[in-house]
Amino acid sequence: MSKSSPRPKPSQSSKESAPKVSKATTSRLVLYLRELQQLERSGYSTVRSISLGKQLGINDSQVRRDLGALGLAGRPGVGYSVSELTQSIRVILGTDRKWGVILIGVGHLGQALAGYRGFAEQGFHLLASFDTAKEKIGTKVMGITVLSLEKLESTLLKIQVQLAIVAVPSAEAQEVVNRLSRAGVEGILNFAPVNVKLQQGNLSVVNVDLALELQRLAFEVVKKDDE
Amino acid sequence: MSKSSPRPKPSQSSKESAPKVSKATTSRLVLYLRELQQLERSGYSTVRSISLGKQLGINDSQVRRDLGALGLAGRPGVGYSVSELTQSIRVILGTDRKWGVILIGVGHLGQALAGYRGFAEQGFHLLASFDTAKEKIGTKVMGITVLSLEKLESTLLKIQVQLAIVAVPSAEAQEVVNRLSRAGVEGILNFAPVNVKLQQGNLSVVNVDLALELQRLAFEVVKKDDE
DNA sequence: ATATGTGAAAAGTTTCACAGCC
DNA sequence: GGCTGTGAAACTTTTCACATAT
Repeated sequence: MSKSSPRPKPSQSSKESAPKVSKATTSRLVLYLRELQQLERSGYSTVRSISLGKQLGINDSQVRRDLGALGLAGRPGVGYSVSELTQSIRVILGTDRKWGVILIGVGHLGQALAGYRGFAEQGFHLLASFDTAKEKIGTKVMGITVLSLEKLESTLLKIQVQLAIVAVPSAEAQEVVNRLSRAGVEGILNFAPVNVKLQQGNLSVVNVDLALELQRLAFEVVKKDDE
Repeated sequence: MSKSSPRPKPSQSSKESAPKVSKATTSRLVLYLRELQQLERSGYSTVRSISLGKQLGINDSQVRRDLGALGLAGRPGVGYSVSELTQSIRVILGTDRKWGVILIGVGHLGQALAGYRGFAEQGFHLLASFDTAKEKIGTKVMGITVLSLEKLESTLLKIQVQLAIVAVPSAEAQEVVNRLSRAGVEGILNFAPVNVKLQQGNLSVVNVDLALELQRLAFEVVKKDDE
């Protein structure tokens, strides 16, 4: 119940910090943060589990369990401190620090991602971009010079990068992921609509398949239609 | 066990077709389809639950349960017909038909989405695009003339549209969604990083928040780091 | 008075293990 | 032999309901 920095609860592992957050809670964590940042901007200083939940379509008990699992406490009769929650979740997610990001594939989607304001707002900084198309190499896209993909490994030796955004054609995605993996990149946000295989274990991948999301939407509509 | 078109199982509802597929199964449905389409292109005619599952990181029993819940049967000792499965899942998802789609917001992201090949490949056809910026109105983006957002309602009376892609700034998203809802659009793929509220019930929304995905990735990396 | 934190129950999901079919 | 279909067990997640804190 201490008010200071959030601690991972009593803890039972030998190593430091192992909060062991469930998958279900993890999937909601970023949603809480987005809502809390919105509340903070709107000037709220506290929030109750029931209103935070209502905003996200989550049961109030669920919200309290999730926050409890993260070691975040509220005050009975009052609610949770918005700023405390926001800061703590950012620490847990790792978005309190700055992340170096590179972009592979500067097609239409890649260019849009290079200019996406939301990334920088959350601490993600685009440090370099790569493509194989000769006519793009050397040009500036969103203020960043496009490098030849051949320079990938040598560039990664020079700059501090943890994450890569992959926006290349499906056929090239696996090879690009392999090279990023070997070069020591720790996380990949993959926009290529394929299931990339991971050789070793020290690499995380999050997939975003835009056509898949539109298919999910179509299915929702179809389900509603034959209610 | 019939070989013909897949049927929603015995069925207990009064109305036609109500397969009642679980949320968990639903979330995997599009992944099965993507993998099956890949297998089809590679020339496979049958697939076993264990290999389909391995490709997607899913237990083989899970795969059989999912397909069973959809009314899709395999052949013991052989496996599932790739083409039958592909076609049946497309029918279930509703992506066997053509969908009319409009785009609201022709910024960098909107332009990239307008030109995204994967949409048309799955039956989604962009019929019109809208923006409020005077300098964009009347220009062609990916072969489609950008219309004034004021023309939204009048245009929707003329063309057959079920889905809308919303790629406008956060501050404008709610108002755009309200207008789309009133105009009778059935589904919205929302790229604005806000939780839009739905007034009535006959509208589905799927959210894609790109910064959120990058935060999820950062969290995965952080979790691995303190293993 | 109001909202948290949490045991306990309920609901949902995954995995095991094996009978039955090809 | 090999693979599906599925009861039953194991596990996870959600919800209820209320004691406890401010």
